[in-house]
Amino acid sequence: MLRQGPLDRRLGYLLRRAQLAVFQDFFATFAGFAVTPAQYAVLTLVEANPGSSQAQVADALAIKPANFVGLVRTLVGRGLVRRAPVPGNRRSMALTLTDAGAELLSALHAAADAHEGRIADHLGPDVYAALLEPVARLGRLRGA
Amino acid sequence: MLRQGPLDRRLGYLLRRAQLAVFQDFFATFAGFAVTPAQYAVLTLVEANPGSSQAQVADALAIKPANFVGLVRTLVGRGLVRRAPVPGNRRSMALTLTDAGAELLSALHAAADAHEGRIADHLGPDVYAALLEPVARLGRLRGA
DNA sequence: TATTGTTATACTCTATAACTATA
DNA sequence: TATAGTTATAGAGTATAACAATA
Repeated sequence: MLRQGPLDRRLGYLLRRAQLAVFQDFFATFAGFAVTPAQYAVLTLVEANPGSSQAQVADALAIKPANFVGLVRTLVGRGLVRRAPVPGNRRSMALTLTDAGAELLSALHAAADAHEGRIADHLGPDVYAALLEPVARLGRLRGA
Repeated sequence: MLRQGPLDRRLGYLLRRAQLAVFQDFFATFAGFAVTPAQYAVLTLVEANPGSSQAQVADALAIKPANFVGLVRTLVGRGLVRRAPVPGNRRSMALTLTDAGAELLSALHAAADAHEGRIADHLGPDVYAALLEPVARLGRLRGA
């Protein structure tokens, strides 16, 4: 067991290790669904914002439009998401969930809740609850 | 501005966004040094554990030995780290900082402290201080 | 001119298999 | 047999440049 030195006071390092561990539990939880964290995020955002454009969803998730193309194509190919031209703006493609997509996502949300519950058990419910907001705030940090 | 739905209660998602933002500030801070987060972590661990083997350092950082080879080679090539055979075990390579490595790392620690200070300012010092331990605990979570 | 979506492409990170030399 | 380090390689994820269609 090596000493950590100042490394256990470096938030970026700790966040990287934390994200890796949490994603590992996510993968275990979602193994039966073959859905990645990115795909779950897209489905969730489309559900919350039906009819929003690819550019809007990609921007909200900080995914480059070029990289978003393949992601959407996969979800459309699996019959979970529908792409339709926006009336009045022939550049944009509006995204909505199909019935199959909405049904699957309902199961995914349940799995995600169980996943979050496991994390809350690990940290203690109070610590878990106190963690969400400041971590979300970190996401709004802008590099100097 | 799209609605987040349950996404703002998904710790894995929030951690990913947080890590991205914090690393962005790290890159801005360390731009003049051309040192990546991984390289900083290796240097810090070697400083805290001089003479430890490649396998020990790689394992402590959860880096696969195969991927650690290039990392060490870069640091040795820049004259920051020394690799020496371990007396009594001709398989292992012991890592230590060179004088140049120790000197550079001292400057890197100062830059990292400034980087952490900026994050503490962003969150408020109390929130920042309360964050380190639970995030470190998350890193010890094991996937189901 | 600017925006939306797209293709092509390159670069980094990470993962696995297979090898060597040592133990 | 198992361990330390290495090579080669494949797969993600992410970044930029350039383009067509549209605004």
